Amino acid sequence: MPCSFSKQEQVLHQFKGLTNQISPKFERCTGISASRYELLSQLYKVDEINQSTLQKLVNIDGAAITRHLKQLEASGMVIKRRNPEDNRVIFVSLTDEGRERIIEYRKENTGFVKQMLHDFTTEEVDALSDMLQRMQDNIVDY
Amino acid sequence: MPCSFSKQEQVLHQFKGLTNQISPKFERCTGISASRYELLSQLYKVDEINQSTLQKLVNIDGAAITRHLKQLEASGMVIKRRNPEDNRVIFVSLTDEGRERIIEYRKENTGFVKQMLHDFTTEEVDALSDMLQRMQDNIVDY
DNA sequence: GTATTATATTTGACTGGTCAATGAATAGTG
DNA sequence: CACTATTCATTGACCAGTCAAATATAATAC
Repeated sequence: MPCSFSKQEQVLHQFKGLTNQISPKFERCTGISASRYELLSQLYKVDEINQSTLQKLVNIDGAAITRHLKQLEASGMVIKRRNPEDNRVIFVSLTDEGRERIIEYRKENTGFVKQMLHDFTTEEVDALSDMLQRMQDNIVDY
Repeated sequence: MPCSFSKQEQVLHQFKGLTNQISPKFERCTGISASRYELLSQLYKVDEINQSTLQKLVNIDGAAITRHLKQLEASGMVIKRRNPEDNRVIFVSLTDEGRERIIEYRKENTGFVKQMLHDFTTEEVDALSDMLQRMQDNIVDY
């Protein structure tokens, strides 16, 4: 075995492999992409939110947000309006329709996640969540 | 708290956020994309390998493999040749140049991974690897 | 009050993944 | 032997992310 992966490298490999698998499966199962689901989910929790803080919450590039919202608006699930006090910022909120649809999506989502973690104890889920957070912190400003 | 994320859902969220961050950072640090690195890394371990088994090893779509290899071939790091006994399959191998370059990349890679997991004990890395594998198994045929 | 700087969003170019359709070669079956 | 299946690789269309540049508005500093 001239040049095998270290265990650490292997983790990275598994990581990549897993996320590549998750995205399309999630979408097939739930009928919505994981990113869109997150956007809607965040919007569900609040009344109205400006786009940049929404972006920070879901942790993807602003350009992607713009495009997602455009689609979601076209499909009648969200509305955007400018902040009258600061015309740079855009307020985003769910429509009633969006608010109903997200509930359906949530059911599918829960099913998917449960399946993925079905043999995990709550301690394991906690530990996993903790480790993911630490990894994130470790590379945040690299 | 009308509709908060469950812990399980949160894991999925963290997961997605983390991989989105990893890819560009990995590439900035190492000078090569994670997928290309993996391809080269797998090729390093063997003498020659056919494309489809390489694809299974790195766990990404065949179409993506075709395109990566095209690039890697153009940059002189790999060679392809048809299997004379079965003209459908393509054998891939590293060039001498590729074999040298991967060694450099490996150094950068190791640094990156070490940083990402710098506060993890070996037990934690093992546990993480184990959990990732289980998640993968849980959704493999969904 | 104008000039500069900073912030929010958008747009365009690029990369990398998916799926579905195609082409080419082999394998299997009557 | 011909006909159908399969298999491997490629291609095209699409989606989702990145970065960098452009735009528009607001805030700050002379």
